[in-house]
Parts: sequence; C-alpha cells; structure tokens
Amino acid sequence: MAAEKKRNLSASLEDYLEAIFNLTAESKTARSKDIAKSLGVSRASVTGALRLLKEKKLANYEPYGFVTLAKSGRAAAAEVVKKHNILKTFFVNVLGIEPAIAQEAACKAEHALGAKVISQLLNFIEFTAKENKNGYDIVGKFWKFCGK
Amino acid sequence: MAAEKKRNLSASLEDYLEAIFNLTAESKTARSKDIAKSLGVSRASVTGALRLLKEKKLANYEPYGFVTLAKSGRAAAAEVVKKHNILKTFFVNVLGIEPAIAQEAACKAEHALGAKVISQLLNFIEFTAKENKNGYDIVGKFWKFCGK
DNA sequence: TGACAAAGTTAGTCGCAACTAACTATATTA
DNA sequence: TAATATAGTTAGTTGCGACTAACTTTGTCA
Repeated sequence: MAAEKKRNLSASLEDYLEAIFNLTAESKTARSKDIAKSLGVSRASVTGALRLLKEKKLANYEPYGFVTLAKSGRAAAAEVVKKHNILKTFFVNVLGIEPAIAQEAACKAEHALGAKVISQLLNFIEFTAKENKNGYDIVGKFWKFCGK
Repeated sequence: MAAEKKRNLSASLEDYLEAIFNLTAESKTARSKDIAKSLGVSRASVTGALRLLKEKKLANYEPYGFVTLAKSGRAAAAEVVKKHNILKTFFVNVLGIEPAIAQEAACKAEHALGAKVISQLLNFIEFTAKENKNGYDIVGKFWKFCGK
C-alpha cells in the first residue's frame, strides 16, 4: 500500500489551498490581499488561515512574507483543483449546464465527493468522447432528449 | 413568478429535516433519540436543532412532545430526500459506484448541488433508460469501458 | 403507587471560520 | 528621506454546531 496521507482538511482550508495554487499559477506570487479577494473574505481571515496551513505544514509562510505551498500542500491543492475541473467539465460538457452555474456547483461539490466518484466521472467523460469518435454521440442525443 | 421560498438552510439543519422525514415515514413518530442515532449526534444536539427548526417554522415541536414536520419543513425535507435519491441512483446505476460509498457521497453532495444539476442528473438517468430500451446500453458499455 | 430506567432538556464549553476596528510593517513617491 | 498609502496582523466578537455533565420529565412495572 502506498503512503496515503488523507489529511482531514476542512472545506474552508481546501478553498485557501486552491486559491493559493491558482494565484501562484497565474502570477507566481500569492498575495494575501488577492487570496482575500478571490475567496470573498477579509484579509484578517486570510492571515488566520495561513497560520493554520503553516501549522499543518501545507504552506510556507512568515508574517509579512511570501506565501508558497509546501510539497504536501501543493499535492492537496492539486487534488482539489483536479476535482474541480473534472466536475465542471462533466457539468458543462455532459449535462449541458451553463458554465457560471457549473463553476459554482463544482466549487461546492469538490469538497463533498470522494476519489471514487470523481474518477468515475472522469471515466465517463472519456467514455462519451470515445463513443462519439465511434459515431455514437451520447451527449448530443442527451441534449436533444432534454430539449423536449 | 411562483412563490419561491428558497430558505437558506444549513447543511446541518437539512440533515435534521431529512432524518425526521425518513423516521416519520418508517415508524410514524420521530423520537429525539432516534434522530440522534440516525445522525450520529448527541441527544442534546437534537434538542438544539429542533428548537431552531421550530423557530424557522419548519417543525412542530414542544419540549418533551412529539416532533412533526410543518408544511414548509416537509417540502424542504422532501427536496433534500429527492436530491439524495437522484444522486445515489446516478452514482450506483450509471457510474457503478458501490452502494455504501454512493450513499455517503450522496449525503454530502445533496447539500452542495443546486436544482439545475440535480434535474439534469435525473434527465440523464431517464435518458440512459430510454436508450437502453431502444437497444443501446450506455451503462453496460461504460462499465465495460471501465473494465479495462 | 412509588421507584427506577429511559428519554429529553439545560447549562456550559469547545473549535472553527468568519467579521470589524485598530494597529504595525512595507512600499512608493514627492 | 520623510510622509503617506497599501498590505498585513492582532485583538476581540459573533454565530454555528457539536460536545459532556447534570438535571427534569415521562413511562413502566413490581
């Protein structure tokens, strides 16, 4: 059995990790102010969260300093981002949900669904693509089905 | 526009409503002790939740008395139960998730997903049934696809 | 019917995650 | 380089949702 850590992270802390991950990808530095803005939260709340993430060895953080993700934090964040993307893709590309609604739903569901469900959703997305290549457009038929 | 109430119920209170709804359906009376047991929570926590539900006019409750759902509470509970059932059905019957895992995932996701996503999931379940009747077994093919 | 068990409530505590207000550190620029 | 704006922190508060321990009410049965 591999070393599965399975930290028990709250939805809130997962959101912070995700925000730091995304901001870092975009602009190379995650400023506290931007984390606050992207999560719709006060700067004080961000400070508190960063302290918790530091305690849990998920983020490297010193007061008034830069924020980066530690190795385990990056892994946890990547996991959440992956869940988010799979969910959103499934909602939009299969179910035909409008992107803004899908985005919001993915944000919430990403904390609720475990690895098995997520991996099956990914499988399903790939399955519909394969079927489509083989001439059977499941999604197209489904959307037509919904049209009435 | 119809009278959309859209009460903002916490996940926790939705769980209580759901438990009361299910217990009532099973045994006709929802005892505090049973609510506690079914949610894995202390009896004191149930008392607190019942007071909140009463304040919000969702449950009829007097200390040491019976608990029943008020009209709006029953509607809210039915909504949650419906989400739960659609999710679980989708997970088990389409994605092929083991029932116990699907049950747990549905419990969490039912609070996270909105009406649009849920109704599309239901549509999708119905769509696969229709396709199957027409000789195209999407689910069967998907499971085979997953098998490799 | 009175004692006892079971069910329910109350009071008080805890942890989490947010907030505001006020303070401190850092960065900018005149 | 000193004034000031911006970013970040600290301290203190709030609300929620759980808990335990101790108490009260209800129901049972000898």
